[in-house]
Amino acid sequence: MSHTVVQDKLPQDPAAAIRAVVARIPAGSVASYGEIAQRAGLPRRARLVGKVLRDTPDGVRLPWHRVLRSDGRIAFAPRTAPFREQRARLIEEGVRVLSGKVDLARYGWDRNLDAALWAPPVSESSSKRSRR
DNA sequence: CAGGTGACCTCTG
DNA sequence: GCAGAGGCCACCT
Repeated sequence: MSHTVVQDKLPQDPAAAIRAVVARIPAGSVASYGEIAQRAGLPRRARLVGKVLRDTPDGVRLPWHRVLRSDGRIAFAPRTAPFREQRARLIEEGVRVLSGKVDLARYGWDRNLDAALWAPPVSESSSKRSRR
């Protein structure tokens, strides 16, 4: 045994990076495939995200259900088993799913960050809401 | 090694 | 809102 250079592991496991990002999606929030790819340092590789999730065997705890298409729709075809499972999991987390679609403006991961930054004094300029 | 595939994305009409 | 078209890129046949 003297020929191997032992460079088995890739310096940047794309799959590992993707799974790491997916694992960080906060419960009750969602993110798009493209967003995951970007956060994993793999711009334009949204399809790879899909493949990684697909290849991820059952038993591996990973919040794959928090990953949606860029428009907030569940990637699976409606009425299929995986579609229903994803929808159920989301609803279980308090995420509203209407017609297989999630409101990204409300549940998006980015949105969460934004919300944190907004850190609003919560006061409506317009007295639309009759406070008090 | 060429062509097909896909848990995608974006732009047009 | 729906339908097409092109682009994208790692994998699989």
